[in-house]
Amino acid sequence: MDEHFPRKPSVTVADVARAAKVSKATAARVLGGYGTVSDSVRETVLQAARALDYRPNELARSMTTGRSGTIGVVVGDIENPFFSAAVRGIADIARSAGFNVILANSGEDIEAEKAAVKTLLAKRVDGLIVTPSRARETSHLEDVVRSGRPLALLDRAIPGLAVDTVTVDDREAAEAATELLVGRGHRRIAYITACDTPEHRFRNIDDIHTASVRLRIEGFLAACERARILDPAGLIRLGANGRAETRKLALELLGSRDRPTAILASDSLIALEVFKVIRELALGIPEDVSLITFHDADWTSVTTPPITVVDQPVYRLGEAVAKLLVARMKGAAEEPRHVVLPTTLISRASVSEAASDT
Amino acid sequence: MDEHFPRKPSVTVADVARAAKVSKATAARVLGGYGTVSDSVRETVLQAARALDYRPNELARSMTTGRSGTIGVVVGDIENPFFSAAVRGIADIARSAGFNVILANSGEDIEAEKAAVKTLLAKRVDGLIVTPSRARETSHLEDVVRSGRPLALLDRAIPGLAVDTVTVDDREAAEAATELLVGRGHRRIAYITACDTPEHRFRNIDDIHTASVRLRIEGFLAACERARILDPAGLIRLGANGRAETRKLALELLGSRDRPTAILASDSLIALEVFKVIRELALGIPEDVSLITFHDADWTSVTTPPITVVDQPVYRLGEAVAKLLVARMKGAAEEPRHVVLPTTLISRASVSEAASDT
DNA sequence: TTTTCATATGAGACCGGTCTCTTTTGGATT
DNA sequence: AATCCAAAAGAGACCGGTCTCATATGAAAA
Repeated sequence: MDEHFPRKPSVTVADVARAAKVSKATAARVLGGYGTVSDSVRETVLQAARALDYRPNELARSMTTGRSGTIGVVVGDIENPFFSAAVRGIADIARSAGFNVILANSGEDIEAEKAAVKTLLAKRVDGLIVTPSRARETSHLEDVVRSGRPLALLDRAIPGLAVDTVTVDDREAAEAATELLVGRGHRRIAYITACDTPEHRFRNIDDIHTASVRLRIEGFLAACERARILDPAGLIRLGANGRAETRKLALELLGSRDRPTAILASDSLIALEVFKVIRELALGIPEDVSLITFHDADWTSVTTPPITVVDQPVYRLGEAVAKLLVARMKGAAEEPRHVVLPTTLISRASVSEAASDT
Repeated sequence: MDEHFPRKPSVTVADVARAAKVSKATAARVLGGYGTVSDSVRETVLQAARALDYRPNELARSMTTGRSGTIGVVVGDIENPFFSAAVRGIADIARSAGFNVILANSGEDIEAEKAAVKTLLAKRVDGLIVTPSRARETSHLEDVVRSGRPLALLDRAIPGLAVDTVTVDDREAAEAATELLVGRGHRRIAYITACDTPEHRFRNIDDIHTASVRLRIEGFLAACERARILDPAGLIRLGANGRAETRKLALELLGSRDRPTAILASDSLIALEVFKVIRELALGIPEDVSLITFHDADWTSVTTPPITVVDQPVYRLGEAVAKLLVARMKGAAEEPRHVVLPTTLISRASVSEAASDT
């Protein structure tokens, strides 16, 4: 039934050696580009290799050398332009440093993340970049550290874990964005974010286990409290994972009697859905609802009105984390670093004075 | 200086065997999940493995079994939402079939593509999915076929190459889009596409070596000619690789005295740039310029006006190609298939009657 | 009790490279 | 011509699994 017909046996160094009438060791030296060989022999071997169409088996090489020349990357969702830009940054740096990238999607699911890390480790990647979906369940990441393989975290720090990390200044960014809204007189500000608490209701900041999400909420709350806004937490909405969920949340939020006058979206996918719902309800931006989103996705400047955003240097985030990892793989032994890249608030036209009828 | 301190030696089957006081072969049988072992011994071995924190070395396993459990994917640009959606489709299917994905970016550069294919082959991926950037330079792909490794092409067919392929009906799609414009009275229609001819000028259809690009241009020209439009090829613009280049082309095109009354963009990234330029020049869509783009990127429905698009089933494209590949890897021996997925023209509001002053 | 045969275990080759250690080679030195 | 030594080549172990083949075990059959 399921018979796998045998692969045509590939040409090995031994074959080449035989053809070139030299020892396996010598052929290996030429083909592997190490040790010392005379020019004449080198030429003979290369010729034989070409004639036989020899292709090195990177697997075998990896097994003896211990390094595989690959770095594993585990992200939440490649379809999210945030991650695809970051991955591009990682891939570019990786390539120029001579590494390949194995990509795995966790779908923000902790079990999938654990499985991915496990197989990546089994594949003996030389280093690992992870966007941890939970800051609490970190046993698999601690395993990585214990195994001695370099690990770097992207976009989300984990307090107890001493590894290289690159994030943005989430707290400050959220604070600044919120302050902008507060400054324009808004007092009913909603914050919509993807997250994973069992019940999608925001109860307590300690229920939030994703570092970036938590920091942003803290920033949001801090700014609100400074403005003496009552119960700002009441307008925090978790669970905007995927279009449908986001849509539902937005409809609910905007359909209510005392709907918020401003919305802060935690990524461009969420913002897009919110934007659509606002339109659908025949509300105006910014007259009826002001909107700010994290991540300056390419389309945010072409909508009417263009959207005010918290610009995260996404590509550079990927570059930075890859650079840290590469340095670590080369044997850098200093203390793990936590790089925090700054965000910029780009003011466009989606924010206006809050209607004064409150 | 650059001393790589030795990896802490990992726990092997032999170590586990010793600890469990059984032979290496028996331990391997338990750990590898093959052959036949008694329950009592199995338990002993598993316990020992747990105690030692044994982790299988997938590399070693791959070397003897010949399969690595990975599929290699070479795409033009992960940052392009077209590809990231397709990759997501691939990754999902791959995962559910038990495969990992190694991702490589070619940047639409044929040399990078060749290099990527080569290293992927060296890493002994079990199968390969490629978005070939040139339909003419295919030596590296023929190599793959010759090596006996399953190969599947995504989005772009290669005439002479008998391998599984998944594309959309590019020709018909371009024709339909063009006809829509023609039907509204447009006679100066520009087609902007990313491509790679040495001089970015369109001379002859035979200079176009990327299958999808070529088919679309053929469709475009066919529709134009049927409408007896003079020199439609004169408004074809190649070389829209990257924002800057696209912007330049768009500015040039729209700044000219007899600017086109309609533009057809070959992907959403190009369309976005064109959209921005149109705005910048204070022109109106669709009063001054009508716009249609390939790929229903998520933002195309939220601009003002929303954009008429050729909707390609991108995620399903990825799914389909991955499915074909998986089937092939399982040993399917039938003739290679070329699956053509249908596109849909989604009419929104970016197309209107051509100004009659022509 | 002896034979039989499936099941369980062990010994060791093998995959395709790298790498250490030994032996050979040949030009420079005396 | 004899000596020396670095460069070049060879022999074979090794990485960590899988897998074949031989052997041991034990319950059922004769």
